[in-house]
Amino acid sequence: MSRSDLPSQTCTIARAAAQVGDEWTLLIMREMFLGNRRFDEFLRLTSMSSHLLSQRLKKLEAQGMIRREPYSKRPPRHEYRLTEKGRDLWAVIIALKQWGDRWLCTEDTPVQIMHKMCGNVVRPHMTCPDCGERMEAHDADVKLSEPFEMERQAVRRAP
Amino acid sequence: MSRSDLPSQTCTIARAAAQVGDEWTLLIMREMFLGNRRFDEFLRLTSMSSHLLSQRLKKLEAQGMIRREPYSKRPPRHEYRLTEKGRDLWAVIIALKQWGDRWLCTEDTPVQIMHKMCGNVVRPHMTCPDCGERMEAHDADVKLSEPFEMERQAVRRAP
DNA sequence: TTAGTCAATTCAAAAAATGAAGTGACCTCT
DNA sequence: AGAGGTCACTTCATTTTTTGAATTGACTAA
Repeated sequence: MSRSDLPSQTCTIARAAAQVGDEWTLLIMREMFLGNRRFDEFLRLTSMSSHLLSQRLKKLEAQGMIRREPYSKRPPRHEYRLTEKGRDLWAVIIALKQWGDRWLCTEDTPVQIMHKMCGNVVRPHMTCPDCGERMEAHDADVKLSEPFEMERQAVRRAP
Repeated sequence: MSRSDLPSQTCTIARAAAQVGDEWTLLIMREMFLGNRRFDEFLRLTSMSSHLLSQRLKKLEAQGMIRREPYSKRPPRHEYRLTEKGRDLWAVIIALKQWGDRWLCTEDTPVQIMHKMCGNVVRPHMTCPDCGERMEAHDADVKLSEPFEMERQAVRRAP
């Protein structure tokens, strides 16, 4: 299977990985959450090639993660803004940041998150919405839906 | 900048993206969290090429995300297990799954998460550890550390 | 003895990323 | 009016990575 087949998988992690699971897309989303909106800002702050940036922005727009908004008619200029779908990726970026801060950071964490509501600098984490307790890998059991289970067993069983 | 320079960036999101920000690594981690441990299981369940799988497992091992453990002496066989660093990536995978379930899923979610402690099927989310409220993009302000801010302003300012 | 399992490695072709240079519509400055 | 600059790209040649098929080698089971 090649990367181009990922979007048609049943698994939503595979589909999500196909949309945002690459280094440069994650860096663009980081800059979006830091409030940047313009081509040249992304270019400067991520140091990626303009070719690649152009491609990734097109892809993100086609996926409905961002939209182009004109901010000047003459000269024609526009900027990129997050859609709701794009904004909703925040949890992923923050989870990645917490993990990076814990396992890959030697000094002070370069970006701090402040919770507007309570005013504190915080490290958000995953919790169970029912009982409110923190959740990590060992707190969870997983159950596959029946069609998904069948599909997984069938892979490569064919002659 | 090329991908190989990402690990030396100050930003922990860039570093994290360099370690786990690619499609195939995310799929391998998915299978690990589903309890799979062996080369041929990964091969079958992710449908990736054995060449790529081999490379990615080496990379993950070098990064300390997984370790090889022998489970049979004759014939010599081993399996891959998550280290603490690898297990800690759970929040990232789950955040990605929730996002995929919300934005890319047409039918029932293929994988359900059950919280062992309370016994309920849940959709974990990000919360503020101080006040316990759910956190999303609009609930947060970010602050860059001074060295990081300086570094960002300096990029491409040189002659 | 033959077939099969497991965990890979090798190789050639195809696809993607990189980096430098170029484009075109517009602007400001003198 | 002309020179130089900005913004948002595109083009192109080179390098790197991915893909898919075939092969390897140590072993086991029938």
